[in-house]
Parts: sequence; C-alpha cells; structure tokens
Amino acid sequence: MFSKACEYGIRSATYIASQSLEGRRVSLKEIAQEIDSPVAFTAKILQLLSKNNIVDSVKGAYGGFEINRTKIDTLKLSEIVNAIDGNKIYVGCGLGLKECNAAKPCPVHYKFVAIRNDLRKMLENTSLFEMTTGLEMGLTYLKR
Amino acid sequence: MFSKACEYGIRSATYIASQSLEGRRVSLKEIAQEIDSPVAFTAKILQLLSKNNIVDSVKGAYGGFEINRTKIDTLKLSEIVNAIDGNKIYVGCGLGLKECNAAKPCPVHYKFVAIRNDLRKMLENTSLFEMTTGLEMGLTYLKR
DNA sequence: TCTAAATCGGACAAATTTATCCGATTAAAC
DNA sequence: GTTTAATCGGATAAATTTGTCCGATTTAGA
Repeated sequence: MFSKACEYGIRSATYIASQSLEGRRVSLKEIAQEIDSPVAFTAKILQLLSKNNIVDSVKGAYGGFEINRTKIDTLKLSEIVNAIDGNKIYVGCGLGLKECNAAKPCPVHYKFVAIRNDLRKMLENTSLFEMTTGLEMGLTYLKR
Repeated sequence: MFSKACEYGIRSATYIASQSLEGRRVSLKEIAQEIDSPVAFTAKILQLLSKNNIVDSVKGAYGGFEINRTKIDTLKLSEIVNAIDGNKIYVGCGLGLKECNAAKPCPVHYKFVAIRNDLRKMLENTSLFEMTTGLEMGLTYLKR
C-alpha cells in the first residue's frame, strides 16, 4: 500500500513524536534502531521530512530530530504520506487507466473511489499524537 | 495499490472475457492493443494467468486466449490479483512491521484492517462477468 | 509438407525503488 | 582551537519491477 520509504517515514515521525513528548531529542542512529530500519536510508527520509517541515532537525553534537508539541497535535498522517509518496495513493485509476473518471469510468471505478476515500479520510483524520498514544500505553509497538 | 503487472492482468482478463462472450478468441497482439499495454510484458502476464488456470491459451495459427463461460461467471478479481501479486495486499502491516497483529498492534492496525477488509471483500465479490457488463453497455472503458 | 501465425520460455535490458558510502558541514564541550 | 558527535548532500550500488528480444514450439491451412 505504501512504499518502504513511506513506512519508515511514518514510523520515524511517530517515534520522534513520542520522544519529543518526553522532552527528548533523538539521533538518526537511535531512530533507526528503535523502528528497525536501515540507517542510511532512514537518513534520506528524515532529510525529506525535515525539508517538508514535518520534523525539525538540529545539526552538530547533541543534535538530532524533534517535533514540537503543536505539530504533534496538528500534523496528520496524510501530510507525511504526501511528503514522501505524493498523492499517488488517492489519485489515478485502480486499473492504471490514464483517463478514468466519473464520465468515463473503468469497470471498478466506483468501488475504488469508495475504498480510497476511506483510506484518505483515515490518513487525514489520524494525528501524530494519536499515533503515539497507543505507544505510551504499551498497546502498540513500532519495532520489528 | 496494484503492481503494473496486476493492472495489465486484470485489464487483459476483462478484455478476453468480453470477447469470449461474443465467441471470439483473441491474440496477444490484439489484447495489448485494446488495453494499451506493452506487448511482450503482457505476454509474460498472460503466461502466468494461463498457468494459474485463469485464462485458456491455444497455441499455433488461429490460436490465442479465451475464457469459458463458466469461468467468466465464477472467477473473481481476487483470484487474478492473487495469481500475480500474491496475497501481499491483504496481509502484512500497513506500516511494514513484521510482527503486527491484534495481540501486538501498531498504531494504525485496526484502521488498516477495516480498509483492507473492504478491499478484499470488493475483490472477492467482483466477478469477471461483472467487469464486462459495463463494457458491453459502453459505460466503462479499458483503454488508455 | 511447407508456410504463416500464434504462444512459450529463457536471456537480457531499462527503470525505479531501496539501500550504502563518504566527505562536508555544523555545533557543543573541553 | 581541537575534538567529537551529529545532520547534510552527492555519488554509487543492490534489488526489484517493468519491459524487450529472439529462438523454439505448436497448429491451421494451402
């Protein structure tokens, strides 16, 4: 459903948020270790998230990544997905047809529209904070 | 959502079915032209569908691909998707976590379960015949 | 039997995604 | 100022997906 890059991105942001809530800034190394992802590849994704203003990065010793409280509350999963995978999850035909729309629908057009709308709504309604709440309660896990 | 291979596979099967309903056996060349796909790559996918008993192939002059009426009525999209992409659309965690289930859920586990169930049900409930009905009525289009 | 039209199957090539490496830069601490 | 620990950014490599090529095989028809 999502690219690997996007999966690592969501897991990274979730972990950073969870630690920022505790006042801890975290390093790339720690992030990759905690979400079980390839370090160098994760670095690329974090750069992307940083450029898209989703996480804040601090260079130099004692640097790392963090997300401020306001962003944790307001940022939605959709913005992370959009920064990495773009909007290709929502747009385009389920069968790969270039010109498929309500006026000229493919055989499964309406069925896909419904499912994609659900996915879009879910991503637009899920905040980073919500992602971390389960973690704090020990009910959800990011690793492995 | 689906791989290109899977998209071509669904479009191929749908076109073959629509022509088989008219009593016409169709060639690879015609299929690729009608669904606007790369010929040689489509050939590979048709081989796969043939091996998985989804389409019937006839070698030699006047050969080509066809699907018998019973199969057109009973075959579901899920079987085509399964033959090409396997079951990776349904299984596995939305965030790519190896061990994610109801006992140890990731932060979006239940939200993904719901959406994927909808997708699975849709594929399991849509027959090849249903794919062709819109085509016959000129309401849906496979090309471009 | 020969020819033409078709699928089959294996090797190969291109494109994209995933992943690694390393030097440059930055900033805190001593 | 030097060291150290960190991100940044560009080049490169590996893996996967997508796509091509071509000879082998099969079969209908002349």
